[in-house]
Amino acid sequence: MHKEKILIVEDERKISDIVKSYLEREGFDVTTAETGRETLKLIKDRFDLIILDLKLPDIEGEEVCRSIRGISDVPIIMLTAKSSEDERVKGLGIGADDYIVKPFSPRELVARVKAHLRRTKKGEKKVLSFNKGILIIDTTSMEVKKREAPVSLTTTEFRILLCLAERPGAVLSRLQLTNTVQGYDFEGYDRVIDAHIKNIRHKIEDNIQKPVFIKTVYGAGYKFIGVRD
Amino acid sequence: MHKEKILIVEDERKISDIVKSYLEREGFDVTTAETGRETLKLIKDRFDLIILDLKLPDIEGEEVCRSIRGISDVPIIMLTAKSSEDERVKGLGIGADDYIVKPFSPRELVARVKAHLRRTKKGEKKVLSFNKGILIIDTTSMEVKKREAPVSLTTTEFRILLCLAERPGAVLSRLQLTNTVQGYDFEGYDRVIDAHIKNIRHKIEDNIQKPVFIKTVYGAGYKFIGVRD
DNA sequence: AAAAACTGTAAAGAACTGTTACAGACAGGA
DNA sequence: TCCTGTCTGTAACAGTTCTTTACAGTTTTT
Repeated sequence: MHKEKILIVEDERKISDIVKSYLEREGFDVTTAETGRETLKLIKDRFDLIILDLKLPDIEGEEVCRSIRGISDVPIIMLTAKSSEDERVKGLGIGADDYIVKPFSPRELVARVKAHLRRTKKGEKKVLSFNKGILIIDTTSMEVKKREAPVSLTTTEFRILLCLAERPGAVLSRLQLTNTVQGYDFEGYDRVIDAHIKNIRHKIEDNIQKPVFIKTVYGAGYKFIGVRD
Repeated sequence: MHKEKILIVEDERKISDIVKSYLEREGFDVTTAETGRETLKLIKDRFDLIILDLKLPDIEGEEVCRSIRGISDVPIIMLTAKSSEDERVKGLGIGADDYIVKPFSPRELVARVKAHLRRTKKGEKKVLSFNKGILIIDTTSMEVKKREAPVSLTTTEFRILLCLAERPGAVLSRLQLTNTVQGYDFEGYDRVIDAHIKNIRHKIEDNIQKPVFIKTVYGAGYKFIGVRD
């Protein structure tokens, strides 16, 4: 069975240690971060759920939450010392899925984590198949097949392809792609994506001149075209 | 736009009335039930979310929750007077997605409802359809269709059309349009917009002489005419 | 009818993309 | 440890597409 990956963002070691041990006892794969910056860099690792302290040493938790929401739908549970209604409602407003007020019981946190994962885990398909099985993307083994033949993509290439294929038809900008692929605060060159796209196309397209799967949207980015089966 | 359907199961009229009015104010389609039996009969109506009181006159709320879970994944928020940790954890354990302890603030309830709906609703595309589907603008794929036929617009053309179509009937000045399209500190020529409008008309209008969708407002700018469906 | 505002066109100019080549980073094996 | 091959990010170039400009001509308003 696949272990669910959970990220805990909390600057107080004491708290994150306790939470971590509780979650690990339940069989989760737990990573911890202490700062907002660290968090944003880790996002590319595709966690299944994030537990986020509202008060962080560098960036405000709300800011981090919004940033994550900009590029991902991962469930976020906020930890907050503030318990006034305004703060609580605000937390949900900025994109958190839930919050827990400190001091909280670890058991309750675990229960909430499970409740959220139960929901998201459902419709999640681990294998994406397009155009009557011509292109198959297996997210767990990170394998791609075209007409039954395995295609070897690098990690970066795989991430880009997956990011596009998860939303067939949707136009994704180069920035959105770098965010998902390299981490949020990547400062580099947009054109990196172009280079990777070229390589991916060489591997999955029949005719590079006329790409079928990854289309270029002039002035906007790229989009994946395909019919899920 | 499709109204989300919410079912409130609560035997105390006073409470359900308040919650109902708050939710309706937010544009939800609200139904109420007072007993467990009633609830189970209503489930087939496929609600988008259910608010369920733990204490009901006939069947226990937990029982109802389990029954619903047997046939549906609809998000369930439990209302409970019990606030001991055990009860709360139990609530989540039997399949509820969330719980709120009475007495609760209606604002918070609304916020939680929205948070849950946001999650299930994702993947929903933002599509503008006008005049009985004659003109369709899909914002995520950046595609426009006229009478089912795809129209290929450039990114700038798309932005201008979208900007106009988002506010049918509203007159937008050339300045407003350049701002949306090129950014705020654009110093250039207003006439750029004219050129783009011309190009867009060529692509989406049946008769360039008599544009139906984009009308010129002499001395002011342009407006989009269309009925949303 | 005069003035003001709008449209069409074509060409210059700007911006964007695909491609190639290369250097540094990294990982695995000898 | 050092070597090797692979991967990733950078840079530059050419070809393409789009945007802007300028101007001439048309339409609308007063």
